[in-house]
Amino acid sequence: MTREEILELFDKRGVKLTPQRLEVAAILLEKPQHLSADQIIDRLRDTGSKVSKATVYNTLNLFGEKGIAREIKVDPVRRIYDSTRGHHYHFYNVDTGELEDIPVGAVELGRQPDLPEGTEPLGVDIIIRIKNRRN
Amino acid sequence: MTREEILELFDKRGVKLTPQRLEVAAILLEKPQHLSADQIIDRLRDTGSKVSKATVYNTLNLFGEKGIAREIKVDPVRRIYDSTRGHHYHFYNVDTGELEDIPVGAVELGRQPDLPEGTEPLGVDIIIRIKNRRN
DNA sequence: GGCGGCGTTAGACTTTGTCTAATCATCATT
DNA sequence: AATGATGATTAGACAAAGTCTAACGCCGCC
Ligand SMILES: [Mn+2]
Ligand SMILES: [Mn+2]
Ligand SMILES: [Zn+2]
Ligand SMILES: [Zn+2]
Repeated sequence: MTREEILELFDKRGVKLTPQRLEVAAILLEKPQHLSADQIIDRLRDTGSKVSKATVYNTLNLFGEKGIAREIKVDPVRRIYDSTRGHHYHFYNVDTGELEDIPVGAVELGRQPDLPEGTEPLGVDIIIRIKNRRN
Repeated sequence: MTREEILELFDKRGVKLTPQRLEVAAILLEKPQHLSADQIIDRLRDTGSKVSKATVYNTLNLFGEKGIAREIKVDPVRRIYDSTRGHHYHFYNVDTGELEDIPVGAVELGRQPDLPEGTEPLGVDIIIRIKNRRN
């Protein structure tokens, strides 16, 4: 994602532009990927950036709320942020910890169950757990 | 689940019986439910039990590995253990934090995507996020 | 009775993320 | 230009969940 596209996305989602938010977005939204807050901080440090830990967490929470990135719940010890915003599912390799995207079209989700009384749907998360085949 | 059934399950899954493990199992496996480690510790304390925090965590990890309970990844701040062992999916109410079981039959999972090279499947987790309808 | 192997335990410790209070930046008003 | 309001950023304290360590208990076996 280019700088221009990021600015456009911020604007469309009502996120005020700041240098720090742009730095975080430039790393996370660079390409389709799944990163933890800590990985993002490491990469910021690698590029010499001084954005604080608090701001990185604030920013990632904001990105999650505003739909600029997606928070994936797959590892109980850390939150993973997904730069791919469109609807999709995931493979989760328990051996490597890697996440891989599954396009919506690749899964056929037929019948959906009735929702509990007085609730409305927010979304469906599908995680297919896999492991390396030991030959 | 009765005490007898628990002993049988321990035996079948190769889990050595100890008083502490039985206490934890008696609480978690009593009925279909979703509990955090902290909730289990609270209930143990309520019944006057002195099982240590370390043993509760050890035991829940063991139960997870041995298939005596299922670990649900839905809330990044705490692990949830599910007493229902059979294959099923979940509603997750983001307003209340409640989990509700979805029987396998209620979801039609048609086409499954091709797995990444050199991997084999472990299982499919489906979480349907819902929220309370504000009228 | 002594030994070996687990399981349990208290409490220290680690990791992830949040909070607080101070500072900074931006913008509008005078 | 100064003032003030508002919101973002920051360092570091803090909180919460879970793991680790080292000591101790228990039990079966020699
Ligand atoms: Mn790091
Ligand atoms: Mn509690
Ligand atoms: Zn993804
Ligand atoms: Zn369940």
